Amino acid sequence: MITNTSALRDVLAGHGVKPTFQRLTILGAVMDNRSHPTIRALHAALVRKIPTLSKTTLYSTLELFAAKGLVRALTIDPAEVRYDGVPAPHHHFHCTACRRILDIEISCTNSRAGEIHGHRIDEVHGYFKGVCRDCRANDGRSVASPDRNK
Amino acid sequence: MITNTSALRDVLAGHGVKPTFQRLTILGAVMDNRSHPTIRALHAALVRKIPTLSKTTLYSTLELFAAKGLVRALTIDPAEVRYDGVPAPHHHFHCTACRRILDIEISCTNSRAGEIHGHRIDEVHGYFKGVCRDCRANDGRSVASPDRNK
DNA sequence: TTTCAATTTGTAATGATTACAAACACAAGC
DNA sequence: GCTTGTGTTTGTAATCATTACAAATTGAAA
Ligand SMILES: [Mn+2]
Ligand SMILES: [Mn+2]
Ligand SMILES: [Zn+2]
Ligand SMILES: [Zn+2]
Repeated sequence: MITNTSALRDVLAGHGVKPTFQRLTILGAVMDNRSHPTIRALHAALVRKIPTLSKTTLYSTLELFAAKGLVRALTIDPAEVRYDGVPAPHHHFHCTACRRILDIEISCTNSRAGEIHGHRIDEVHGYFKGVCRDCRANDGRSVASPDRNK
Repeated sequence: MITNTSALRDVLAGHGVKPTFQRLTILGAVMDNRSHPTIRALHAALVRKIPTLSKTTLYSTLELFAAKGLVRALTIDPAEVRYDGVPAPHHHFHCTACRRILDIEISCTNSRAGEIHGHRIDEVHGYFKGVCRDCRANDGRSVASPDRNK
């Protein structure tokens, strides 16, 4: 676990969010998981720690976190929203073969928020779609399960 | 109507797609509609021209067009996929108040396709999320129906 | 202890998308 | 003309992520 409980408490407190057990656990899971997990994947991973955790709580909690800017919702894959525990703007690559979403580190002058043509910018999203390096090596066959965590 | 039937025929023929009446009509509708319409909006507009048109045909036809690169599917709004009749890469602005998707004309060095880190790039997507100029002037109240065409 | 609001949970809708098989169109060959 | 076959279109029925909603639970304040 990268993030410990007291650090998570500080993050929540710093955004005026009451640090319940569920919220601490969920935030820790999203921030530790680098695979941009779906609600489904998060729930499967979290029921081990919170057996009674409902999907409804996951939906409402992640919506709250996203509104507070703690996490970011990625709508890259039309089938399911995925969550990114790194709220700082960065690019992504979506592989249409294995359906993974990878971080891409490139500089982009358009990644600074602010304003454009009078429109207030709250979030900046940039991503590429294609076939990832691993899947290309496998001749287009998927190289990984899209649901695997960590 | 911007695009006439013979021009549409050429576009389809040029991509090896048989120019049926449905396909010609659907392609014309997507290319003429600048509002990045949903399947629902397209269907509502097209049943006037093709009373028997099924949603299934719309789904399969637009999937075909997107695969051929004639149109682009936008997954910006998590609720519904929207279609863009302009396949050339360009940026978008998604207003969370009126839910419109506006074209943004900015240059971006990352908009050229090709390859990155060994991943094959087929599509480049860039967009901003926030509150549009019109909605800001209206103090955050939505300024337009998200379904209006043209 | 009592109260009360916020949080969490389970269940039931909602609604876009997909699966599937029947109906249809149309060209090639007879 | 008719027959056949293939691709297209259509209607209906699942699928399944997301949302709506109200009851249950929590926890702090009075
Ligand atoms: Mn990321
Ligand atoms: Mn556009
Ligand atoms: Zn891949
Ligand atoms: Zn707006």
